[in-house]
Amino acid sequence: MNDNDQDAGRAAARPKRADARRNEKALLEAAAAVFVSSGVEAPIRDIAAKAGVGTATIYRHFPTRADLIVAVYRHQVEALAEAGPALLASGETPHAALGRWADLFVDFLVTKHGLAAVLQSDDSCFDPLHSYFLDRLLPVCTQLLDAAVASGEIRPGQDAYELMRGVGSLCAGAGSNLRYDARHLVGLLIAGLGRAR
Amino acid sequence: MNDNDQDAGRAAARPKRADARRNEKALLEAAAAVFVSSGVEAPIRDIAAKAGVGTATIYRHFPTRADLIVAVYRHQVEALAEAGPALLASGETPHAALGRWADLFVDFLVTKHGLAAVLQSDDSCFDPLHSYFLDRLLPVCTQLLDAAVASGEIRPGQDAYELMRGVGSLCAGAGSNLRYDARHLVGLLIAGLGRAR
DNA sequence: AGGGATTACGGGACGTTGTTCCGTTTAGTT
DNA sequence: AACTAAACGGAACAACGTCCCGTAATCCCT
Repeated sequence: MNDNDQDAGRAAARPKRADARRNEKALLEAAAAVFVSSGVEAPIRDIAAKAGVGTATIYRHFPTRADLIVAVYRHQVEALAEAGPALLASGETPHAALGRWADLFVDFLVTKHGLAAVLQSDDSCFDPLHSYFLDRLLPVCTQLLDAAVASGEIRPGQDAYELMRGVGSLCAGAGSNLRYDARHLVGLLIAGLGRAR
Repeated sequence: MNDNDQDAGRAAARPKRADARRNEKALLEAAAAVFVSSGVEAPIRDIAAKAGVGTATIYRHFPTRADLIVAVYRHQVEALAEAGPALLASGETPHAALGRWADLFVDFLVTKHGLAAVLQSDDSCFDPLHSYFLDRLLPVCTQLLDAAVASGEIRPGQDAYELMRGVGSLCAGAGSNLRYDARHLVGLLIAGLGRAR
């Protein structure tokens, strides 16, 4: 739950050195800042420079770029995962809850420059990112989808994985394009699931 | 119409040199082959090597990668553009015609490894590609959309540009993923345009 | 057909980025 | 204080896009 406790309760593993902990924190903060200004595909050197460390230090702490991205956004993804059941319990219809959850997902993705694009990439370098998002969010999406099917609002036979990828794809197309409203398109997609026609 | 006639009817412009024409043709064939095997983002050097020319020759004929891509796929895009009015005249409802046209668009994009992704990129290097697709296909999509609105099948106020970007985005997410069916998702998107609900 | 002007060519040079290696430094331990 | 192992920093290497410049081919004119 907490990602600051490197050693809590584990006597066997030696605690990380103080400078290592310091650098990891600096790296996370630098990465968060650089991701905002230059997107998640910013050059490794930029992040290292901002954190005041060498490039190799990044690789030591976060073997792949995906690991770094996961670490930076972990909290927000967790929040997204917890929002699913909450929306389902909020009294709306399941289909509406699914739509609201999709909107949260979209808002998260479009504000993280380039994240959606990277999420769609099939470069194996991003596998850890892929896995994390899937592990954490796919069950939530599945639950919402199942509920909407059970309530009779949408047709059965829809695949939650495919739906999530679809939403991710639509967000990836956003860029900084004024004439492209990812929320609107995702709304159409969710509406298209509906039983009506 | 024909892209082999460099000089037809234009006395002012001197015709291209024979070796230049030869290289341009070799380049187009090499690019088509490499795009199939390695995707549209294959290294310039690979294409040059396959065509048996130097790298600078590519830049001379096709200043940006986008120009090369456009040249390779021009015929298919033209066919796509012409299919729009044909579908509209085929007796189906306009909404159905729009769906059919979208399917053709999807089939085109998903069979061109990486093309959809590049189409969504906001890298200015791809501006010519962007412009070409838009110039050629946006009017067609607009016509289909307007017809569907006029027939009362879909809600007004939908933007054809946004819709096309959405379809492109959904195709870009395909990769070589077995659990992702771009056609299905695009179908949902088009269905979501419907007036029903 | 021959010569000169021009067009086009080829490949190497440069800058950027990801990734790895290795000598050096620093934190923790005794 | 000395020793050990973890961690560091930056240089080195590779891949790629892009551009430059000396060289070669083509075309036009006489």
